[in-house]
Amino acid sequence: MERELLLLGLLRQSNMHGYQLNEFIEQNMSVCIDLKKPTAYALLDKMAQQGWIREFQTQSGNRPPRRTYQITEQGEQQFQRLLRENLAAHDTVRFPGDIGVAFLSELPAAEAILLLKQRRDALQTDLEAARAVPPHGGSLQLIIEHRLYHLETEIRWLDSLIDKLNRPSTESFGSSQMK
Amino acid sequence: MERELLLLGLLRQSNMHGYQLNEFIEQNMSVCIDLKKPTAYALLDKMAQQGWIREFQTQSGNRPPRRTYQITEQGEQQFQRLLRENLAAHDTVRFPGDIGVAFLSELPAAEAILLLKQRRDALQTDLEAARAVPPHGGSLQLIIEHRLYHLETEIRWLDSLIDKLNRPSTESFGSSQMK
DNA sequence: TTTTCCATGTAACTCGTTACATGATTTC
DNA sequence: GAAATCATGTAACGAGTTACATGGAAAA
Repeated sequence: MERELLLLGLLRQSNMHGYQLNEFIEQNMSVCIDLKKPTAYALLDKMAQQGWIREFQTQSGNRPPRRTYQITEQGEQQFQRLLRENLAAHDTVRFPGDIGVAFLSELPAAEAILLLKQRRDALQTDLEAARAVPPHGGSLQLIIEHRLYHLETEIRWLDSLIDKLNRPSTESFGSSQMK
Repeated sequence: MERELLLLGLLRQSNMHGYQLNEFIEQNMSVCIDLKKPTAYALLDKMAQQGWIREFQTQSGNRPPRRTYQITEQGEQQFQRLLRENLAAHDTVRFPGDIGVAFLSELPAAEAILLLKQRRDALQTDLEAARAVPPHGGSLQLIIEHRLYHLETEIRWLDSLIDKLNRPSTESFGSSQMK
């Protein structure tokens, strides 16, 4: 439901048509959500059918008419509900990269270290990109900080893992058992 | 491709039938992956068609025959490839909960704090559950540590956010702009 | 004997993505 | 007149989930 929440939240600030919404999300929200155009259009349709938003044609100049959306009273209530739901809950995050880690012992330590260093580089690149984002006003700044927090932790964890592989003194975790 | 990697990795250790694989994953890997039965069966079918694994009937007692799978030479090569790919890459994590944060300023501060504290409680519960997991041997331990690392960071970030809301001294980030 | 566990699936559905289609308008 | 950008979609597909169907075997 984050997608609906996002669209409602944006339409609450001002009426917009699909293209505007897509552009805004791409340019400003890409840090935290990846919402493609067809998905957005489909969602707007669905929400209009549910009565959360209403649609009307707008003409500007001699351009073809655009579908502009406006949040309804019902939509406002949904926004309030979804916002509270989203803020109060915590969604478990899964790391696909952990599967590889589960089979780390199947590789010679030297190669494992090499591969993890590649992962580290990728992370570092992401981190620098996040650091380079010019400071946004308002809540967006919070989200960028969240990202920094997270990426820094990931790097620290990876480093500790690489470290462990470098000195397998205390009984290298072998192919012993995964049970 | 993590799912394929996981199944191949398990079949590498011993031949198994679908039910065994599902059980093992549920009991031991639920921390890092959520693979439902129908998905696993479908994946096994697909991999058998691709020649990564081969299937044969096994009979035990007077039970109905089971489809037991064995990794092939080709499957072993895929495993090696997928493992390296997985270890070297880093997948960007998205936090659906950030969308709510983006609209935090739409709520009275007191309520925002209350909701975030609920989120904190949920996180804390997860963290304690992760801490309570009895130490596993081998690589599984690494994944549990990863989870701990991550959850602890999330809590710290949330705390810093709640803190910020508690003292809006330095110009509370208003509904100013999200642009 | 009824419930639980073993064992394998199918069918329908949801959600989201990619690739494609269309056409008008502004800019070079 | 060509290219970019504005604007809206559709169609096909893919991945994964839920709910359901089936049936034998073991345990209560």
